[in-house]
Order: sequence, then C-alpha cells, then structure tokens
Amino acid sequence: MSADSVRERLLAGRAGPDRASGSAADRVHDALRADLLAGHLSYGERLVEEQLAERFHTSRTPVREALRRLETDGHVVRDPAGGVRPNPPRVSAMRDVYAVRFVLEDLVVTLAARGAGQADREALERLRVEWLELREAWPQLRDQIDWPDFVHADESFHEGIARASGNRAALRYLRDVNERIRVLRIHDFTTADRIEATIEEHLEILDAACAGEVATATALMATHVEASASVVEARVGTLLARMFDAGEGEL
Amino acid sequence: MSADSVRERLLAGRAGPDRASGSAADRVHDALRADLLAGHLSYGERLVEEQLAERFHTSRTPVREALRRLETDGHVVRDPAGGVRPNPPRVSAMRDVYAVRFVLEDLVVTLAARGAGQADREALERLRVEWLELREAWPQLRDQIDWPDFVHADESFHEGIARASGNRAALRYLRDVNERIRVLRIHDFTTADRIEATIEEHLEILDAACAGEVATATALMATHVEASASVVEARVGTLLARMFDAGEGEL
DNA sequence: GGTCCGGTGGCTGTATACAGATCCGTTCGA
DNA sequence: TCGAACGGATCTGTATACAGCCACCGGACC
Repeated sequence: MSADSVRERLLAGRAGPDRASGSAADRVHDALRADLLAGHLSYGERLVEEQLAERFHTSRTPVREALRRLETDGHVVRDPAGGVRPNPPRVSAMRDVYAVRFVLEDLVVTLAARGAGQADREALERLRVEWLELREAWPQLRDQIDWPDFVHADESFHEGIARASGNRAALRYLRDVNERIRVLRIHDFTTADRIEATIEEHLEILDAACAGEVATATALMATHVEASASVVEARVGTLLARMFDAGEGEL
Repeated sequence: MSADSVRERLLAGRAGPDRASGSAADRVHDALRADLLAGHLSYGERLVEEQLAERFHTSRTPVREALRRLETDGHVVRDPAGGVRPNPPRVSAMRDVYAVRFVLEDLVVTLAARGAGQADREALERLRVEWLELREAWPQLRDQIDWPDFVHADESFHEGIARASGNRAALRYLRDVNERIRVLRIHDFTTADRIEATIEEHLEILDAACAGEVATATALMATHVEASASVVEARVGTLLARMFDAGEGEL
C-alpha cells in the first residue's frame, strides 16, 4: 500500500460529502459549513437570507433550507434581530458534548468488541489494516498534509467503530456529536506528537477490540477520548481568550 | 395539592408545545406529528407536499419545512417515488435507540445525583415533591385519564432529571431519543400496574438522587429503563405482528 | 415473450412577489 | 430635555408560478 493512496483516503473526508452535483440548498449548506469550520466568519456577523442568496447566485428558498439545517446542527443560532449568526464555541458547551461523547464511544466500542456478528468483526479487522497502513505511511505523510486535516482521519476511525457496533442510532448520534465539536477538534492535531500518539492509541484499541477484549478496549477508548478532550480544551481555552481579546466573539 | 391540578400538569405535555399561534410550518408539523404518534396514518400512505398544503389550507412552503423537520426527527422517511411516508417502527431500531437511552440516562442521573450545583439539587427536590403529589392523587386520577397519556408524565420525569444534570447536550439528545421512541412508548402504560410501579420507581430514584447516593440512583434508573424496554418490546412485538398481518406495514 | 425506448404525469427544487412583524431613527409635543 | 408616536427600512414568513427530474407505462423491436 503506497503512501499516496493512504494520503488520498485520509483526505477524502476533508470537506464532508463533496456533492457539487447536489441541490442548491446542499451547495449553500456545505459552503457555509466549511466557512464556519474554517473560522472565516466572525461571530458577530449576521447571516441574512437575501444577502446569502445573492452571494451564492441563487434565491432565498435554498438558502432558507441551508440555514435551517445549519441551525439544527448547532453551527448557527437564530438572531432575535433577524437572520442567524455563527454559534460561538463555549468551553462549557464543549464539556457537555464531550461528556455525551464519552458514554457513546464507550457504548459502541463495547458492542463492537463484543462482536456479535461476523460482519462486524471483519469490519474491525479492515479498519485495523487501514490504520496499520497509515502508521507505515506516516513518515512520508507528515510533510504532505496539513496536520489539522488529520481530524477527518480520526473521525473516520471513530465512525468505523460505531459502524462495527451495529447500532445505527449510536452511529447517528455520534455523527451529530462530531458535527458539533469538529470546529474545536480541528485544534486537536497541531503537533506531530499528538498525531503519532493518536495513531498508536487507535491501533491499541483496535487490537483489543479485534481480540474481543471488551474491558481493555473500553478502558483504552476512555483514555483516548479523555486525552483528546484535555488537549482540545487547553487549546480552545487560549483560542477563545484570544478571540475575546480581539472583540470577535462573546463567551 | 388537589388531584385536578396534578391532572392538569400531567396532561400539559400531551400534544407537545401547543403553539396555535406559531407559524403555519409549526402548525403543520405539530398536526402531522400528532397524527403519526396516534397511528392515524398507515405506513404505506405517501405524504405529498401539494396534498398536505390543501389539507391544511396553506401553501407548499410551510409544508416543505414541516416535512423536513419530521424527517430529521425520524418520524417520516423519504420515498424514492416522491414525498415521504411514515417511518414504520422496527424492533431492531427500537433496541438500538434504547441502548443509547440507557447510557444517556445513566449519565444524567449520575450528574444530577452528584449535584454539583445548588440549583440542580433544588430542581431535583421540586421534581420529587411533584411526584409525591402525583402518587397521592393517583387513586382519583386513574379514572380520569387515558393511561397512555401517562407517557408524557413519564417523559417529564426523565426530562427533569436531565435538566438537573446541568448537561444541555445530554438533555438535547435525550429529547431526540424520546421523540423517536414515543410512538412505541405509548404502549408502555396500558395497565394500572405498570403506572403504579413506574410512580414508585420514579420516587425511589428521586430519593436516592436527592440524597446524593449516586450508585443507588444509577442502579435504580438502569432497572427502571430496562423494565420499560422489556414491556414496550413485548407489546410492540405483538403490535407489529398484527400490523404485518393486516398488510399495513413492512418489517 | 422479453427488453429497450420514448412519452407522460406527478412531484420536487427553485425563483420571485407580496404580506406582516420588528427595530430604529426621527420628529413632534409637553 | 425627555418621552412617545410616527415612518421607514429590513428581514422573515408565505403564496404561487415555473422548470426539471424521475418513476411508471405503453408500444415497438429483437
């Protein structure tokens, strides 16, 4: 397996499902979501349907729908004065979502490691092979990718576990959780150390899960998610402080 | 506290937030949701924007929005042939959602019983008083209410715990969980026995939580939710079998 | 008889006009 | 000078027309 193909897979989920061929509502939604995640919109800025329609060369109808979707995903909040504005990240809200993530990740890794179905076990094994390849390829990749993009590889790992759990509801809720904390988790992988540690942790979890060692797998997963939460909280704390100083957002 | 006022509180949440004054989209959404929960729509029936607009004396625009909301709440699914149709309940999907509910209820009761904040502790105490009153009033209420309506009282108990946990994300996800299993949970409270047992279990949980006995509270909550799952699954199993015999839905 | 192809109806996606609510500035009066 | 009412700008909610897609159906050809 070449480093290039691993790199391709790693970057595949970067912008989410890249549906250039989708409806106008999809286009607007994806574009705004990307802007929000990249921090291109300041938190005071109001997003007004008419203006967005003009910007995306479409009418208000698709824009309306896109804004509603962004709202239910927690990316924007309604402004009493009309329109919506980017939902400023708060440390307290992040802690709440992470607490939910802990218990959901524990649930899916338990189910996956218990491995009732043959198909689930095989899915775990495939995931393990992928991450073995990624570890192999990392020395070459580290100069070729923007490290924050690694968050998408990380998400695909956790999504893989959730799939292997066979619990579709848990998968759906974990996706929602990821959607809500992605804007912050981008700040997780900013050093090579963090990425290399993450790769090792993922492989340890997969080893335990594939071996059916439920207790080991859940313990490792708890440590893994805990570490991510700590790193993100530390980084985000200083980030929010900086934005606050700059008068860009409210805490 | 009179039985009447308890009854009033108990039935308050019956139809969800009853916003007769809301937008047309809200009206359509609430009406369709009520129909779906009451089982007034057969699972084969396609809901088409134009027809619904005529039925509710409005245009397609609010109907569109209502259908999208019902879709994200899992009440309807898109039909490849156009429109949406009621999402037929499946036992396997119910088990998945209940597995998520287990871990979320465990999380919130843990947080609530740990009771970091004074306000949370007071909220728990108020909830306990409400259920003491409900137990008191039950002998009179049992002839005055449709027992399935008790599901709304039950939900308000669990929502109260989630509020007292102080974790807004968990509260949001539990609301979503409730939204998805309500159509089935209606079949939980069809006997006086079940209702009386539920009241006692709620009070035991609240006693433990108010006393800060975390382990006891979580154990009681687990037993409580487990019992609900069993009862619902048994009832729903026969219900789905009957619908299937009648050719109304697909499994 | 089966399969492929083109027509056709139905439904969604989108554009656009209009109505109603709300907020802000201004002006008039005390 | 302060307050209240008026007016206008702005934005969302809703109605409606139009365009395009897609499944379904019927017929022709293999």
